[in-house]
Amino acid sequence: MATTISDIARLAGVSRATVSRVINNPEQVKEKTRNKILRIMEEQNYVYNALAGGLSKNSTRTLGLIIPTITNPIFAVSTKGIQNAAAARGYSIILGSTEYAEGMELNLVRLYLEKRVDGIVFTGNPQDPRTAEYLASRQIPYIVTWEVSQSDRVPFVTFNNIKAAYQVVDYFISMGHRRIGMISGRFYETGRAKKRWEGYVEGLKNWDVPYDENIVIQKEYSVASGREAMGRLLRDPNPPTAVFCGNDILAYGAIAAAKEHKRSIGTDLGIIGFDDLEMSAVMDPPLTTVRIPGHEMGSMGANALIDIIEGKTTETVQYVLETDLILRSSVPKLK
Amino acid sequence: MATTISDIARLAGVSRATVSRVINNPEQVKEKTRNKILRIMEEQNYVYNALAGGLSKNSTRTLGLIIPTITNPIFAVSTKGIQNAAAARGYSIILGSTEYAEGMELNLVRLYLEKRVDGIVFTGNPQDPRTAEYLASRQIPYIVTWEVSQSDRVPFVTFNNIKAAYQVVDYFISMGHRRIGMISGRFYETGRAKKRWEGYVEGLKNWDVPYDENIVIQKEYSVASGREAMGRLLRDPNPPTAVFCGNDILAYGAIAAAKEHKRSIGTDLGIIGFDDLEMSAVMDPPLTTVRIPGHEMGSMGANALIDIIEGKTTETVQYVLETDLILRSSVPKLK
DNA sequence: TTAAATAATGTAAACGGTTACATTTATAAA
DNA sequence: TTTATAAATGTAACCGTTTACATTATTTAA
Repeated sequence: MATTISDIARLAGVSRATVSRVINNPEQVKEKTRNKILRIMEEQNYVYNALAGGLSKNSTRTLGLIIPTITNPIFAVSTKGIQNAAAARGYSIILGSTEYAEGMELNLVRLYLEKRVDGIVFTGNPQDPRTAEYLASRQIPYIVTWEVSQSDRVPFVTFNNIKAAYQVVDYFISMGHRRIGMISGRFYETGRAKKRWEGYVEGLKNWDVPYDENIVIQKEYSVASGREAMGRLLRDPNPPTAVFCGNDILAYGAIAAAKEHKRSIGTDLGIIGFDDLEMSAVMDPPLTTVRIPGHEMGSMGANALIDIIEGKTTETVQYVLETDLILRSSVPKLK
Repeated sequence: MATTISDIARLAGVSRATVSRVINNPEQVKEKTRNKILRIMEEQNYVYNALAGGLSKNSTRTLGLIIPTITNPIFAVSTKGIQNAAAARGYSIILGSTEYAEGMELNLVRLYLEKRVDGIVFTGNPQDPRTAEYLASRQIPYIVTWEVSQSDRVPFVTFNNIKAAYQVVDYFISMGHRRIGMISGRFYETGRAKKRWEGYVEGLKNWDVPYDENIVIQKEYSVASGREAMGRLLRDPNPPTAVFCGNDILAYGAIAAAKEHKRSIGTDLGIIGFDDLEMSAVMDPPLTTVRIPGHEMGSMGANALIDIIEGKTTETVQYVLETDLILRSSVPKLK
């Protein structure tokens, strides 16, 4: 039915090897022969079979990518970075999301191994201990992004979550705030959430501000959660004057809740987010937030991984990129 | 190196066929034998080779998905619908985005065919005429979502873009607006943008409101574009009192611009978006917008496609789902 | 018991490429 | 010319599965 390399070979009066060569190493075959074969492939609507090719070459030039959820636009930007870098080097990517569901991570890794991807890009460390075990017993290059990897055998490219959070607290303090709450992502869902919280705790400690668990709330990353959490904070007998949100999505919800409570963000209440999504600049008020190098992180990660796959390097990369606190108008100066 | 079915067979003292059966039709092999094989597979860390499997089965249980950009969260929701439905039927998906770049669509289709996906889900009709031609000459099931397909041989699942836009205009009129502008997506980038514009035009005509090209602007879908476009509209000598935005992202930018111009949305200026993203409800003011059935569209599309792949149907599905105009507070009543 | 029917397993070709090695053809040097 | 060398092509085994068909083992019925 579908034309194969053999059909083309027969039609062109050459061997399969020659056809294979025009596909993989065109310069090895005489121009005249090559053109003839190319023409016939065209005429026959030949489509290369990557399954067969991958099987015999033992390589698919494909990267597997695992993200938490496709729904949060911040992962779109690092994915784009990965996509671009991979494409530039002739690799394509398979994208899968765990949606924070138990077992999905392992499923995806299994799937990727079965499909014989050449390498895997993780968003954060593998969360499920079974995943780590599985990876260890099989043999596949992978890299973690968004976090420092747990083992120093595993390469990573990240930014400093702790430091970024620390700087947020610093900034709040510098603006005169002492009662600083936090709406965090769930620790068990992502290691990053915990790191940001650690940075927050450290920041407080550094300024001798007592940690008060009543004004730190763990919630899933969603607008609704942010709104709910902020509602609760504002009903506290001693409500915070400043709130650090674990990501911009939570911050959007927090902003909405604050308005419902007739609080005026940027004049009597401060909010800072994390990620710097496209929309954050047009929030009302424009949201002060931490800008992270998503695109760069993705492309550096993909390149490093491909280097490993192609044997171009033996060292384990450990990149830590810089973040920026983008000052806008959501934090008032208290006197 | 890697263990194969042959290794397992040898170790278990059975033939490859038997091992293959425990993978594909476990009930066909005697329990005792099966357990032994399963145990050995476990011990040897056996990983199924989907390339080899796909090659001989001539099926990969994989769907290729083409979206415009991963950056717009609205495509995340339909993708999720597709993902879920596919997973439920044992299919996995490969996701690729064109980023509206010339030639990417055809590239993706080529890639998917080479990888032997069982079917392709398009977001909108193939934009590039070469894609259509390519698809026609090869032989692969596909479905279009988000739009009515161009040929009645190709199945689609969509909502009525024209009607939804028409209703937006209707609503503006009912609120007393007569000067209604539009910030549209680019026609050449997506057919949907044009449809929405058509609905807008039709709506105006229906109420005998003259069409004024000075207050319709085509822009790429981005916050920055929305802002820019709205700025321009408001500088018009006879600015609109109501603006229909081709999607919510544009609307966010438009809201920001309106505020910069000291216009009060919901009291002296009306804005309506399209998509109903998660953030739209927490905009200030909450954005009136068209809710589209993204998730449902995705899952219905995937299911219909899989039905075709598995030969469970011969008819060409043509689903048109309903949209809802979600009334919030971004449109004032004019007297 | 034995024959017939059924269940379990094995055999071997096929899927569509790649590639080490061998052979043929063309080109350059003597 | 002849020979040495390089370029172009061919041969055939291999990659890891599946599956139609054949064979053997087990169960059931007579």
